[in-house]
Amino acid sequence: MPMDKITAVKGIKDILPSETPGWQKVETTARAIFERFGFHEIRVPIMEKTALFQRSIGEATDIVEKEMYTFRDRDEELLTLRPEATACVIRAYVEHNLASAEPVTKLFTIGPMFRRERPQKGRYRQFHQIDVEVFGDDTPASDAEVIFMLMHFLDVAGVENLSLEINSLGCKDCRPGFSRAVVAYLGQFQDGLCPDCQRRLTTNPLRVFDCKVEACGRIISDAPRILDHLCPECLDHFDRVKGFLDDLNLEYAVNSNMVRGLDYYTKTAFEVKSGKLGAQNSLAGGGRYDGLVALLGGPDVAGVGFGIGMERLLTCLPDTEENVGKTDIFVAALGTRALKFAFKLTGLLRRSGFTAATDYSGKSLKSQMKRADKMQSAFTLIIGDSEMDSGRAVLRNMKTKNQQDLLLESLPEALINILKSEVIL
RNA sequence: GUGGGUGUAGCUCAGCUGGUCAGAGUGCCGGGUUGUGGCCCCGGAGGUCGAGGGUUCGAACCCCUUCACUCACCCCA
Repeated sequence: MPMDKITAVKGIKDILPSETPGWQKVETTARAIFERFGFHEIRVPIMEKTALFQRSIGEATDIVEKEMYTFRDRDEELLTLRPEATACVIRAYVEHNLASAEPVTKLFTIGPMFRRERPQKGRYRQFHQIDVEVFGDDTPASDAEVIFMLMHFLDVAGVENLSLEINSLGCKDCRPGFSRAVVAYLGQFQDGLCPDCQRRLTTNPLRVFDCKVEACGRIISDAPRILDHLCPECLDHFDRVKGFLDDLNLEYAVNSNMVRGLDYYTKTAFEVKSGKLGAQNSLAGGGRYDGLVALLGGPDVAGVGFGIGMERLLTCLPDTEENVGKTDIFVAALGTRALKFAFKLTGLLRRSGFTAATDYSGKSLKSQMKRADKMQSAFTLIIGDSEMDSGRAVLRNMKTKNQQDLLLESLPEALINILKSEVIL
């Protein structure tokens, strides 16, 4: 009787061989483009002390309240699987004093994040992000540069039909005032709000802005707007960011209802959406977080960054036929002596840099030819015990069907020469 | 955490109002060529119809329970 299958954890998926080429391609272009903008890769652990996220993301956020994978280590210390990367990167940045090495530090990291939410399209409990952070630059130009890099990357990666939305969330000076104004306004219409929003009124009033309930939407449309409450500095910053985006000919929409979920964002916030994604239509989001580094015990330097959801990005890519790794040559062996010969020859060809395959199962030639065909082999070398005796093997060009005899004694050299000239074409 | 949808062969799915309903396509293996692939033809392996219980002479189909997956809400990448 079969044992029960042990399955993967809910919301956590395997990335199968048929999918890895897409992932690798995205990662490779990210690395190439980010380096071009002066960013360097940092790799940080996926586990951190729980306090790091409590302090950075905010105690009252959903992530910290109910979505983190937190457990007690054997020595009683509370650890958490990272729900996002920014806090981790800042921790490393502070811990290793990266600030003192250069005035502006540009970093990126790629890897898995963990959030215990109910899975749905574009949302998983383990998901992967490409995460970018700039420390030590508080200028509007750096906001715009980061946004430009994001859009350029998505473009090169091949994502189509994107929309960029930006907003300003104000700073510690102007946001509290705005927040009070919103609460006061919404208080008047409390009974008209959906139950969720009534709850948000006390927990996180700004979140009412991106409620999708129609009734709430009408109320919100006349609510105070953050952009009217910005302090002179924030307003100026926002205007200049927009100016730089215009200079780069980037299209964007100002969405004054956009609120970011994490507590630490200040000033510029942005989001990239795609219609291909279903309900979870945001494939990248980010913003400025001046003050966060200091909050985590580092120097008081500014920060901007963004995260890209890899799974979401990949579903936005047009379907490309995965070209499975092609095989340069398949060695079809028949008979014991030939098999031994094929084993050595295949090893030698691989050592010379070719993709060589063979089959040790002793199947019929027909069946081996089928395998060679499946592998899209450019050539097949046929060698049986009769060839071993005659001292010649048969090389078949799978596309042209041309066959030629090759002397066994000079076989490796002859094959390498043929493969070198043919395979490159 | 809350709601809807779906669970039949490795994969994609048919299966009418309970009565040859255990199927198709594809993939896999083999044969048609004693040692030559793709196309075509033929054959084969593979499923306790998600699991458990109930109704019935009889259940893939009806009822209950449960699990899984999925979409949506919440929230976010």
